[in-house]
Amino acid sequence: MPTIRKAPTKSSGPSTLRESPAPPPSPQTLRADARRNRERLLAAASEAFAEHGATASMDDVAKRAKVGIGTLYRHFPTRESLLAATVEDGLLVFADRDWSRPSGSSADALGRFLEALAAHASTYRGLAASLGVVLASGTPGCHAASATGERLLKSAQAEGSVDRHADFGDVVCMATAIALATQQTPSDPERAKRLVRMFVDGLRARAKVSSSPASKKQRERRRH
Amino acid sequence: MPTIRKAPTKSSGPSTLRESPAPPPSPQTLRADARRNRERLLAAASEAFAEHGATASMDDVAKRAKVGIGTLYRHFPTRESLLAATVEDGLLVFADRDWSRPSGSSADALGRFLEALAAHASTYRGLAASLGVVLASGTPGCHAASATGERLLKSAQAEGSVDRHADFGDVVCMATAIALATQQTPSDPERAKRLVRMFVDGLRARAKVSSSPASKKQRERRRH
DNA sequence: CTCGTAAACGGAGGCAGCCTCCGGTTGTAT
DNA sequence: ATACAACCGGAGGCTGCCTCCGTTTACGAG
Repeated sequence: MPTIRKAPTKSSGPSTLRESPAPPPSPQTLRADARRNRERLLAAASEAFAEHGATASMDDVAKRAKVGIGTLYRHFPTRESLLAATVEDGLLVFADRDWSRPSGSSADALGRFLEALAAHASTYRGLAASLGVVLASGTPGCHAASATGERLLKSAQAEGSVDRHADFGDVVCMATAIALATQQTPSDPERAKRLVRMFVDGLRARAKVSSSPASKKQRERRRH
Repeated sequence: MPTIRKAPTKSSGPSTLRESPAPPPSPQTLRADARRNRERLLAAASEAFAEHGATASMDDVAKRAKVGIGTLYRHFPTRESLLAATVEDGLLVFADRDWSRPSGSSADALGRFLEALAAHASTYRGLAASLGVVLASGTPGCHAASATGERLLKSAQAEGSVDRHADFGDVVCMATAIALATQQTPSDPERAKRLVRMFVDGLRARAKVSSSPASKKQRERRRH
């Protein structure tokens, strides 16, 4: 039932131009009942997403949590924010893992990270499609994971084992791309690994090339 | 009452068990009015997809074509079939293009093909997400494009400039994935090209490695 | 030209999901 | 005990999907 979902289209009628779309839901200073409901919602969401993929019905999530739909939207104004909160814990342990190995280059570590990230993006069917938005949602877990990845990339580049022109955005792109691609054709579960390895090999190959004087066109591509 | 999903269940009394869900709409033996409507639908769809992306409302398409919604669904039972028909022509010219160059290896040709395919998958915003389904829809254009790609890959592999373990599925996966990922973060329009290039470099690198005796771990990754 | 028939049309209607809004409820500080 | 801000909950309005079936129309035979 691959019903494609639509963007949240703000129609018109600017009754009250909300300049702050919403005060950030909250940290930990919630009233007791609110915190309780938040927990239930997260648990319910986790269940629903696991069962129906990232497009599970919001109403269903609220129902599972035995909570009004209004409550859900107050805690998590968008589907993405709910997704982000759901994977937050996973991201945190993810960021804290030690990716280096006694033997092996930094490029290898980056490869392992990339592979794990792609796997992580497949936690729920359809998660990958939102991973970009999720990672940009600015939760501690997202920051931590990004920081870790960036560190790995930088160090591999410093070591010279990875192309200096790649930026972390490319890596994230690639991870989500691979996750996306493989979950579209789940026939071959090895494909993800194969693709990751090819990508990392590509990074390596360019690392060698980039020290030759031939490539000068690519210098100006530095921004972000 | 958690009746969540309703299948399209024939209500009751299975008078005629439809084994073929629907006879394939038709080739060119349509009644005059039918053919006319088909054309209008395609034009309308093209417009709507261009404007709203691949998730444009079906009702809107019908309305633009000045045709009942029922007519739309008779001609194109699913959104994907409509998408496929919409890009059909493009795929045909795509398949017929000459990808080789006087100078340059077959791997280069494959790279150009891949890049173009990724670009093609971005014809409409959101097209890439369905490209897998679309390519599997079996229209002449899809067959032609697949055949062309497969030929390029095979010949690059025969020439030894590309890893023999990659299959065409990998290539399609990567093209759609790159298109998908990059259109999620359209900040850097150069990213798609960079990623494609890295991927092709990866294919090349493995081509070299695969003949050395050092890699034994990669041997068993032979299937399909 | 006239019919008869199958092919094609079209849109009402039922359903699901999204999200807002606001009257009612409840935790908590004093 | 009281007050009030924070929070709850779900009805309701809206959009989009897709089926079903009565009506219209093309077109081949006579």
